[in-house]
Amino acid sequence: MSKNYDKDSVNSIIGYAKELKGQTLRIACGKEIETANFKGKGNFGQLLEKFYFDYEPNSDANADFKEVGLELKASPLKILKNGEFRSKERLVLNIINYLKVHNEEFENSTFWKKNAHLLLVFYLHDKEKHLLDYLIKLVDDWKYPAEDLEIIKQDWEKINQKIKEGKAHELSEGDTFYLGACTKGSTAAESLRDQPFNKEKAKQRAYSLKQGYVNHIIANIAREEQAVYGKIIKLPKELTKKKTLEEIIIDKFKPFYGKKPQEIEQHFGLELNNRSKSYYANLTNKVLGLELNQKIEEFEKADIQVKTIRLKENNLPKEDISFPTFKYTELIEEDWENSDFKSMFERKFFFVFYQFQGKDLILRKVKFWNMSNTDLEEAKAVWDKTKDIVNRGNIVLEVTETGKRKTNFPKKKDNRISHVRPHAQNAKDTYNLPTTEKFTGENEYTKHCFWLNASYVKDEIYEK
DNA sequence: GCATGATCATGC
DNA sequence: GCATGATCATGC
Repeated sequence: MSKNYDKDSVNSIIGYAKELKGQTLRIACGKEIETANFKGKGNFGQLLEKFYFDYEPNSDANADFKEVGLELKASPLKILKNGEFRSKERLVLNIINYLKVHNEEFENSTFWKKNAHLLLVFYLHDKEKHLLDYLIKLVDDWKYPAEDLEIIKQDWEKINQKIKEGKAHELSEGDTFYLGACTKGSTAAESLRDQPFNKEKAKQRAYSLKQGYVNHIIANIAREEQAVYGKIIKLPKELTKKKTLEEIIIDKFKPFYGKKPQEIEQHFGLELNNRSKSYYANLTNKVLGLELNQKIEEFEKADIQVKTIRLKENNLPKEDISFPTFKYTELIEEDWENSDFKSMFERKFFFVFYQFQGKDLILRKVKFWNMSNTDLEEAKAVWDKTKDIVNRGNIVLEVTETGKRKTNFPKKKDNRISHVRPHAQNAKDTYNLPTTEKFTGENEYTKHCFWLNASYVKDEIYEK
């Protein structure tokens, strides 16, 4: 089968791997695998490499996906009566080369080179079944959290120390916490190796993640998959007459007022990609005590819109605030009372204000806000006018020499609160019009949406 | 320096 | 393919 992933892209490899969830090797790999020769215990992983990822199993010092430093590991699960997953065994990593490893530092060790970033495929072991029919349950990548890594590093040093002391033959799994030195090889006699500082032979051993640590990884992956929602308030008693939900939430942010996003990130021991689209959402989640990819349960239930705003030094948001595009054909069918516009601005908002100080951004404050009824009435004029213009097929006022179209849609200056502007992939990204456009004769028009004026956000939300 | 129209980039 | 947050380009 041909590879359906890009070996130079971690995300592509992980994404492809995740397609395995809920499948078996027999289903995922097709007919080719049926004819393969397999024997022995480690075979699930080898078949996975060969028939799903389409590369020959290797035993070299590099990670399996060496271009991106990702090491593939398949490991069996057992299932408890309560339905939770546990690891069936430890996770065996690379063999300890007694003769070489005593010259290595952890940071440039063969262990770290190969195993810093794991791609884990957990399947449900079932002795009644053929291994091609094991169900793949959990797939994800794993990097050691900083605090775990320190312990693993100490474990690695401990193992190295024994080798340096000429005690490789005395190595034992109980020596260490997370990273063990487990025996590897069919029988003890066959797997004796030389060690550098003692004539006595030592059993061949491999680095391994202890079963308990693998369980920890499994719990993390499983939780991430199911915990779509996370609660801010975990116990009812956290809410009292003196402390409302709003106050509790704001108090969680207050310690970070005046702090840079990177400082907040550091405080939580995170390493986020700050170019990622979800960067600020991730920070917000973390401050609220939630996991990165969780939805905030209270916010979802209350239909609260989170808006992260970056203010310029004069308190004006850098950008106006966009909302979903409207369909022209639907807009003209709406009454004000049941309009998307009205329900959009009747919602509660949670604003997270960052502000530029020179090149740096700092968290200024957070604020719950909802539009007053009088402002909503004032903003209605924008909706009315937009609806009227679409109804009459009178969107375009003129087309300039350069091809730009001036529209009759409500401008920033026309209304204190809101205006209408394009929000599309490009000018050709359109919705159908209910009537032919008078000026251009078109039956469709570039997608537009209602925007909240930056000046309104400054005056009515930030500064009030 | 802002308003307006246009477009980009990321993630699902 | 599309929604969404973000940004760019031009003209006044």
